Amino acid sequence: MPSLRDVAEQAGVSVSTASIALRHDTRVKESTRRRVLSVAEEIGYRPNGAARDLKSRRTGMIAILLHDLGGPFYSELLRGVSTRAQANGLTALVCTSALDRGGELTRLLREKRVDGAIILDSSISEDDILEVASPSLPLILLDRQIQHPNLYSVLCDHRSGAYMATLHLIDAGYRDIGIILGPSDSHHSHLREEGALQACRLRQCVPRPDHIWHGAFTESSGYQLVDSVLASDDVPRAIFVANDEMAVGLMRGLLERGVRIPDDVALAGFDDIRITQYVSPPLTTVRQPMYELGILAADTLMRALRGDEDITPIVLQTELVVRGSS
Amino acid sequence: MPSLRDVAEQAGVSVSTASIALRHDTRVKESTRRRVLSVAEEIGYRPNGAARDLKSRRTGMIAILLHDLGGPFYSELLRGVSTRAQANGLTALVCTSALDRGGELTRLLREKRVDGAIILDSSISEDDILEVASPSLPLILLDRQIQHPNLYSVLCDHRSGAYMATLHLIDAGYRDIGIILGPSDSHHSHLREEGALQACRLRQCVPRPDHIWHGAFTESSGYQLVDSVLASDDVPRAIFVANDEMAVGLMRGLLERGVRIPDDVALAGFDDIRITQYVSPPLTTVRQPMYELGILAADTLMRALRGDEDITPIVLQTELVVRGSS
DNA sequence: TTGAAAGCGCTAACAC
DNA sequence: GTGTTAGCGCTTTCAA
Repeated sequence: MPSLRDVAEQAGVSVSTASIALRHDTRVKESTRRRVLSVAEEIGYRPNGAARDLKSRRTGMIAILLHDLGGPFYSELLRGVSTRAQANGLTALVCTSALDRGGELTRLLREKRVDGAIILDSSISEDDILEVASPSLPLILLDRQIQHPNLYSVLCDHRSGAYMATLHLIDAGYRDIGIILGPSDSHHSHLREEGALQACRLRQCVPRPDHIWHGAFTESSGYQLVDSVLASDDVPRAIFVANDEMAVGLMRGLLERGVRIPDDVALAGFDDIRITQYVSPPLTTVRQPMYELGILAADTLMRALRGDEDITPIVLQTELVVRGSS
Repeated sequence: MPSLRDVAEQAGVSVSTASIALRHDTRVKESTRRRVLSVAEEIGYRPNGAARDLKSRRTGMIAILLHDLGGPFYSELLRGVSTRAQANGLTALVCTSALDRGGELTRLLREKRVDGAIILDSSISEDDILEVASPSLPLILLDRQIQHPNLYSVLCDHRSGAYMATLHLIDAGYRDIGIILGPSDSHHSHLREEGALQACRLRQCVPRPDHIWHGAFTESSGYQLVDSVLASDDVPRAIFVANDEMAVGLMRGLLERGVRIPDDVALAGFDDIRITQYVSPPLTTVRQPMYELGILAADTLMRALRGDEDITPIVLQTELVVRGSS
């Protein structure tokens, strides 16, 4: 693999001249520049990224750390981030941590193979994040907040989303509300619970304790909850389900048991994953503006990279999407 | 940011000793090693990836180039790749080229910031691929073949998948077959067309030329084709649609027009995207083994990285998934 | 068991 | 305009 030195030698110039010639610097004579360029082309010269990064102390790359790619609208998020990254001459990489426990943190962040990162993965511990954050490696946290000079947050208001969805159910005439939450250690589940309960309190129809269930945020866990839900002596007339995966599973289970939706039980979910539009009836849900989230996260990262001071946490609002299930 | 030199100085050893001590080499005295380690810990030393890569001429990272993340089962593919990458001590990165035209090719491949890559993106030109492939940068091409010593292929048999699906429609009693293809410059569309026609020829029911349509592989393009399909004086009794997105769009359109599926028109798609299970009726389709594809692609890359000779192209078979639409 | 020294490929300050 | 020089932070001979 030919190096800059090979180019310089064959073009009869010094390495430094070759270097600036290749970067279209105006300090070199046009004829020299052309000679260098043609030699480079001819011998198939490729600049070495590692050498460049080592010297320049930046890589031109940013990472997006996700738990897994299957999540809702990650492609939207990434589209937002990529758009802005590209506009700033950066390349955005995606890394999933579900399988590669710690590996991506070490290679990309600890060893600084990227200039910064956007993290949307609650399975990455606060300690790990605090350990890698530094002035030369700003991190944007999505849906989480940690106090640290080089940590910035972009948040989505899950609480108000759940609040809107639940209020919508109540105001549609269903006062008998049930709630299906995610794992009790899930931050998202907790926020969504708070929002839902807040709506119930406002309308004075707080659900019975045994009308609050916990699933695993998966479709099958929603499906399996059907028994518990229907076993109740007084089945709730409407259920706020803390994510769409479970809502879709629950819906399938209910329909199999002959329960009519929304006539017997109304349903609202959270996330607006794609299949909510295809199930029958289509699912009422809460949409997070993932593309905008990506844009804002990337813009915040760019500002941090530029050394911008006082970046305050940004909070994005969710949107209630009313469909046939409620 | 403290460097190895800082660690060495504070530990009272040379840089080289510090270097091998940190890598748990047995050549250093246990006490020295511990001293180095504790100093490193104390001053927050992080090895610099660029310097390491520059010296060692490898990065420990591989890239997966996708057109966009929205595609069917990319998360499955990635799971397969990640599993194997991790088992080999490598970190897998994903990069989408839809927005970052060329940027990722330059940063990651041209400048060799990864050791190798897996490419599933027909929008990347053959020239670009040929330009970056080299002995030190083996590339695994998914669903495409290019002759080059450092290019390896893992293929999925789209042709036989389309053949199976179409044969299934015909043998279910529908001899009046229609075919909806993707863009005419799409390689996948072309392969699927060949398979479908092969089945028709075998059963001697080749579709009329005006019963073959072209869409854009998107849901909306499938939806828009409803008019053309129903405008025919002799609407086909069964339609093989070259991808699920279009099939789902078409199905929606047909149902809106009161066409019953499969009673009036039977449907089969291709890809087995998630929503095929949720539409009514669920869509018959062809599944590609994306996880296995990822495993095989990664394994092939590992072999190429090891300098393994004679790696022959691998072909994976698809699977027909029969559901209610046929 | 440890250290000195060379160099990976590149950039940039400074000299000519 | 172009060349000289000095590293960036690390690994790796080779000596001691």
